[in-house]
Amino acid sequence: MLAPYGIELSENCKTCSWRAAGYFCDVSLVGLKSFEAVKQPGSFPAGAVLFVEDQTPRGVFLLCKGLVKLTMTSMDGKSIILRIAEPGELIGLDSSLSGKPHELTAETLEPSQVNFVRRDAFLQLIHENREFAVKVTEQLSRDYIAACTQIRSLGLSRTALEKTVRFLLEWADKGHQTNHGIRFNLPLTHEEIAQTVGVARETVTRTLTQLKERTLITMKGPTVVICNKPGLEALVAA
Amino acid sequence: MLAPYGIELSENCKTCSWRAAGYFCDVSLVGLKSFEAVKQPGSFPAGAVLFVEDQTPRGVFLLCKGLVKLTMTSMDGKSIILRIAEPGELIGLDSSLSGKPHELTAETLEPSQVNFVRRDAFLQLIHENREFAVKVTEQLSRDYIAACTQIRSLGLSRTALEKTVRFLLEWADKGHQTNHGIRFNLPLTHEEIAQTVGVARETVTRTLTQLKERTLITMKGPTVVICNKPGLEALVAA
DNA sequence: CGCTCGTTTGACACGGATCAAGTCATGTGG
DNA sequence: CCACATGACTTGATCCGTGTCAAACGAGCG
Repeated sequence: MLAPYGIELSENCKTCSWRAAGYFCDVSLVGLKSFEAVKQPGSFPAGAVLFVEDQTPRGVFLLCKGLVKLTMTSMDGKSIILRIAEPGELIGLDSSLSGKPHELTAETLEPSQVNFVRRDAFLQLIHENREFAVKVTEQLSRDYIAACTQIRSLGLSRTALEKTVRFLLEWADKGHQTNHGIRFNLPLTHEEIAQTVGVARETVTRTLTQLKERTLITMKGPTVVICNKPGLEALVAA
Repeated sequence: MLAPYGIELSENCKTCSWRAAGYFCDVSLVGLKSFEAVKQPGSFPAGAVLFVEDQTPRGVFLLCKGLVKLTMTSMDGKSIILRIAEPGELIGLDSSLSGKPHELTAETLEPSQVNFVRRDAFLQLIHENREFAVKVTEQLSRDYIAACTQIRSLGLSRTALEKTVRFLLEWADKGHQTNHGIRFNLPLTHEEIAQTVGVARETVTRTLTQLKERTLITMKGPTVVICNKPGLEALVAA
């Protein structure tokens, strides 16, 4: 089945080819059945906003495919990226649990497919099924650890170089080895990288150029290849 | 009953005078009974280390009285303070849930009383009693939101003044109104404040001096009085 | 084709990290 | 009771990094 925006739409969770270990929907058949009863599949183009800061939570989004940018905004209009959520993650979880307004804004980076679950149905789901309750605490834990990692990066790295390299090494985990080095896709603009690591956009450009000159990395469009991982790691260990 | 270090030791949770709404131990009588069966009361002097980064989690600590500093350390020895945990909070929660090594180090700031629960007993407790499971997700949520707040502070405030003022305003919530302004206790050294907001120690001194000169705050020992809260807020809103 | 958006590069000023020196309070031992 | 050590705070001088402003280039797209 094909949805708008040219992405494949998987209606049936049971036969879904994306589902993998660790996904929220990676549960027993009986759990999956309750989940399918309340899920509302949907797809979004790149740049769609799932919810915004301070909004009352309507429910949670299970990201099936795509990438979602999670940001916070300050009063003066500047924003910071907390995390890029990946397929399998629950988005908007803690607000939906507590009922308090969203702390962050969620926006798709790519054409994405999600399953939306209304808050009341979601709360009932995790109340009735222990499998889901466990998944929820696991997700919360991951979110918390990711936040800690970013705090470490923001607080402990003094220079822009260090912050940027840390950022690259984190994304490198998501890439795969090739004979030229670790290759991965970085669907972010310099502006967005800057918002993630907490420096100015121009500084990101300068730093990346510098890394390219030292032949530690190469970039072509959105694909990045880390040629010399030990070299990069040396920059942050110092 | 009196324990070492000159603090009152409350052995019986049922009659504990510190227990209040929101505490992990603020549960029904039946829940309290299961909790009392597995808790291991203990008290620590100021500066005691409950656990350190990368250590395998032995269990969780319920902080009954006192303050606990939660820090992360970088390879070059510098450290950053994530949060000061307050009475009623569970410490070491997410590591104990996931079984992964501690992300942070926990150290008492004051003479403190805690109840320790071994990891296996704790997992069983929350598995068998839904009340505790709910408390756990609430605590995780709070931890996550606190982490987000710090990310916002580190990432969105450009100047050291802004960071410091944000820090003071957060602590002000814990203080109480007097006829001179909002008074609260700040049991942290300049060094520790610096580690929290992410600037150099000397900068903290300079910034606080500046705020005192502008008669926005006054300080005497560990007590701080915010004389002009709107004035402080204006500095971060700008 | 011309618009817009992202990137690249340069010049410059300023904030704050760092180094250094000195004060103050508290505690220790002779 | 005094000399000394220790730790936290204060203040000043210096310098590097990076934020900011400015200008120009390339790519994608209607």
